[in-house]
Amino acid sequence: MAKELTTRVENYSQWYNDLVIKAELADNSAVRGCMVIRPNGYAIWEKMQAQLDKMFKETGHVNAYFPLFIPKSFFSREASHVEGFAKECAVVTHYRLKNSPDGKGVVVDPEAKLEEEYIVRPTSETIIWDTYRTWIQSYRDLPILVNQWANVVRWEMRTRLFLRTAEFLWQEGHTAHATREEAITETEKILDVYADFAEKWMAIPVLKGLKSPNERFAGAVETYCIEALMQDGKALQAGTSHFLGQNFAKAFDVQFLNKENQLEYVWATSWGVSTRLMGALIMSHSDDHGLVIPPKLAPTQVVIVPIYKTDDQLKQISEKVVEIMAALRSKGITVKYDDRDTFKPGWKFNEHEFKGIPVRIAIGPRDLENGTVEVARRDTLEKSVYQITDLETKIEHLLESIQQNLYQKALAFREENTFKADTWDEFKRILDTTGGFISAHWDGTPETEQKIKDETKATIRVIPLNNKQEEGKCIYTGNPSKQRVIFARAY
RNA sequence: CGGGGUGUAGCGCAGUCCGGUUAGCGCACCUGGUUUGGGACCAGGGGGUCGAUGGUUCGAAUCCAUUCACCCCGACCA
Repeated sequence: MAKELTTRVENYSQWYNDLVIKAELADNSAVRGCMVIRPNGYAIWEKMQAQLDKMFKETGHVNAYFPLFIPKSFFSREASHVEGFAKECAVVTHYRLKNSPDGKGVVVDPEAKLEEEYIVRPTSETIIWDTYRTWIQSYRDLPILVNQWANVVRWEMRTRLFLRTAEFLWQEGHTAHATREEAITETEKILDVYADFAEKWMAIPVLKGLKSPNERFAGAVETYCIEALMQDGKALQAGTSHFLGQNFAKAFDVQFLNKENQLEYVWATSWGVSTRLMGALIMSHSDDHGLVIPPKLAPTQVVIVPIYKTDDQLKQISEKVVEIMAALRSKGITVKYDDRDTFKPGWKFNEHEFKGIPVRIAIGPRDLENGTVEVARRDTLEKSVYQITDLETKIEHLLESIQQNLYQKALAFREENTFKADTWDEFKRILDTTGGFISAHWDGTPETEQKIKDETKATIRVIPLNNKQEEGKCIYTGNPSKQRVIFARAY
């Protein structure tokens, strides 16, 4: 399998598309805008899921499952919510097919029209809050801390594998609280979980903060987010956590009796990350040689390639490899032995490099004599010879150091590509040259943000938490501003 | 949804303008042999309703119409 990969400088977006397909992470499907996630890609998603799920459970959440379909009328209950999603909803109108009168295939049976149409969930707030009404009577029923792993559908006009697909996989947390403070605390707690996951597991540094009103979730009082910077200088929203206030409780009449025996509306949050994280992972670390996957999320962390001329040599090497694998596994390292006889070592090297396996061990007759192996790390492409003694500890440390290095590299990149702009010319020049995050003053009005977007395609990605307050002048209008916010062009 | 581009073997392409034997090439695939520490070599071989549908024609990958998918740019959106 010859893998020709467009280079990043040549065409970043083509590089990404090529990589996703050639590394067999995902394919386009027969359904417009929907992808097939292939085993290589799904294995990474499963590792993300497992870790996130663990973190949700550790913070007191439980999993549940709500229906794929939502009665259409539910949607109109919360005004800004319907406004945000109406334009991208798939609608189910019938429940039956019948043989076509002309004998060719099947047609929708007009007799089987639904009384009330269903929409395919673009997110589940409405169906969940309709359900919560029946779960909640008293403050003793609170909080409810539920998460669901699900697919959702948003009928996007322009799609890209993982980054924006019509159907995607995600988790959505939906919590209900007795007080505003508790709900806000929950929203922020989840934001920390997301940021932690992004940095420690995906090795992607993220900015934590608030969205501007323009970028806020439809139906939220406040949207918190983590925002990452990709190698082409564009920002990617990697996760959002919403403080929903009492908007959905009011729309779905969810009230509880407090300790003083008074009825109050419930306070809500919702939060999610999706398969879009796969896109973030790919674009953050990978290079012109193919995928680079941080060890903590790599389905296979170590691959062993034997180098031999004769069957006898292979046999001797394999005996050694069995020992090495057992030792590595004792440290919890996932390892594969690539002893396929149908490919040459050089071919395998390239293949595993392309697929992003963090560490490759090569072992041949020379190594058997010397008690060594050749170890290559994917992040730097460096090769070195290791004594086989205590190899599992050395590899364990190597994996940790790769994980660290990827994070440090991404962090350094972000720092090199975060700029302060104090004039409009400077602002535009940065966008047109390097891209990246731009820290600039903004007068705080949605109108100004919109105008900046119209002229430059840049939006406010995040208003950092605990943002430094400083007097300044809006980059666009020159009106007084109290703080800098982060602008960028975004995915 | 608007503008542009591309659909020919698993992948990448030529052939289309100017219709005419059996539709080619590279990689991949299969068989045999030699090989194996960074994508091996030689020989032989298999694989195509030319995106789909309809039309023009004695004859269509090629001309016409419709349609579908994908890519790029815009609009929309998170």
